[in-house]
Amino acid sequence: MPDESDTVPKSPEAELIAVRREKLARLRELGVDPFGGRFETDHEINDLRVNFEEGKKVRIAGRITAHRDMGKSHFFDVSDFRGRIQCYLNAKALGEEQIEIFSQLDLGDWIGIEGETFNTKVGEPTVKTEAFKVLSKSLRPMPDKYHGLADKETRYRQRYLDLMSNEGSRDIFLKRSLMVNEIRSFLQQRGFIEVETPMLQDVPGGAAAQPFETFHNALDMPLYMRIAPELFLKRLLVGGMTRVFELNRNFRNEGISRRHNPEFTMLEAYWAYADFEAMADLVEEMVCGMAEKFCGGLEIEHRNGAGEVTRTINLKRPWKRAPYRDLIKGVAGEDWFEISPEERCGKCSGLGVEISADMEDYEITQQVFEKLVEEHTFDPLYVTHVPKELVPLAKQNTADDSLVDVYELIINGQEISPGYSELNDPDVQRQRLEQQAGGETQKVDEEFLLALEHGMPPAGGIGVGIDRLVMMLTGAESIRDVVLFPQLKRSAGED
RNA sequence: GCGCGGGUAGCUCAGCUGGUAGAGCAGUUGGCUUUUAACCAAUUGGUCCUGGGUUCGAGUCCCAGUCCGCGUACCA
Repeated sequence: MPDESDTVPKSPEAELIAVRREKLARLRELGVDPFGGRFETDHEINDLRVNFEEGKKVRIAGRITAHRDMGKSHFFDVSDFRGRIQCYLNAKALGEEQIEIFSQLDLGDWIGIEGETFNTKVGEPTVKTEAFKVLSKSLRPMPDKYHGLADKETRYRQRYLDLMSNEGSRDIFLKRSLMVNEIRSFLQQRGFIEVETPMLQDVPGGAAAQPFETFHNALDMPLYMRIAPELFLKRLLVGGMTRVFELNRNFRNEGISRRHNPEFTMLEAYWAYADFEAMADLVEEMVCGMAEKFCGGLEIEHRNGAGEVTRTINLKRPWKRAPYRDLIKGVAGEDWFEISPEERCGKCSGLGVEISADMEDYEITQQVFEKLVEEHTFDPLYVTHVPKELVPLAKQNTADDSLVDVYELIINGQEISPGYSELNDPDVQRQRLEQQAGGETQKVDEEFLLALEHGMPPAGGIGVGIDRLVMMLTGAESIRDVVLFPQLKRSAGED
């Protein structure tokens, strides 16, 4: 093997890597496997630190994330996803050979420690190392030990670097996992069963977004990634699953933004014999339970990078419920629905709402709603009595058939959850879908309509955007901060 | 898609009206037996995103591209 160090001019990064590779080779010379193997631990790092007792024999493992070398004494931090603990190592106690091995270790290396717990002079819970095992050598340097990793692009592309160096990021993803567990157990306790329905669909339905298209070779047919599971979950209502939910990914081939990732996580739940108001109560109870469990109460503070509170969301119950038309009148004038469509168009510029020429009348009103109500609503608001054009899969209101029996829950300036009294009349459903499909390219899902003809019980249904819910509860400003691997453009150098 | 802002050492960041690149951390060497952003001393380290242009001279100015961010559009 040629000696690269003499022939190839090295980049500074390559030099850092070369130093670590030399240590890797040295470990092997010393008879140590730098990539370890089984190591039995009896304590989780964070548990050990939180429930700390002195004088206990423990076996722990983690990544070395700090090293304070005092000559004969070493202090170093061992960390994992949930926490860190300080370890102490005394050169004399360990012996020369072990110190030689230890000195081949760097920040970022994984290590197993066997030792005894004690408190230092300043009261830091610490494990006194009696023996250690190299578990994995890291060949590349870690991000800055104090500032962590700040570069957004690297944080998203190499999330592991973000997770190993930024506590705030670890906290969000740990909470997200616990929150999803909480949602599942909340629903399961209430008799809902979790199912999985197709993500590859012949007719992408249940929403009006652009789907991703793919192709099945053996069947020789195009398939679509689902944009919503709704039409399959309703087939299960027909089949007799009277309380059912699915919590998984949807895919929409639309723009990417602070609030949109092409694949995102959605909860959909259907409850036979209930209606949209029962579903609103259910969501309210679920979200408040999560806030109390994970956010320390019903007041959620969002902070900026400097730690200043930028927004406080008050989830105190009962959440406000208001009809769509009343909200519009509140921002656009009491006469909004009396004046002509042309006058409504004219009024928009005065309200600072941009509209385009090809918008239908109801779309103009919807635009007013989104810009003047939705984006300014941070505390929970259930918007009810929505125009039927916006929601083709919900039951019409018995008193006014231009409206549907739905809510749209707004929190944090975004739609977090819609809830319907589900439309179960197959003839009306066909009519509503065909009207809708008129201007759109969407196909009507005949298999779904066939299922409805077999009888779907009346039911309440909800969708909850999990990413947005986690954003609201953790104060994350971007969906990319709550999705582990957000979609990014291929970077230069990749194929 | 469009508009605005950004890309400087492995990481976090400075770099003035254009004058030839700087700190802290990490690394390396030495010192230190209770430190914790350990400390002290010394030291290595640069395709200033890429490609053109203007200029005696470009990290800095101009143009194009690229990736990231924010806004906007699309997303019943």
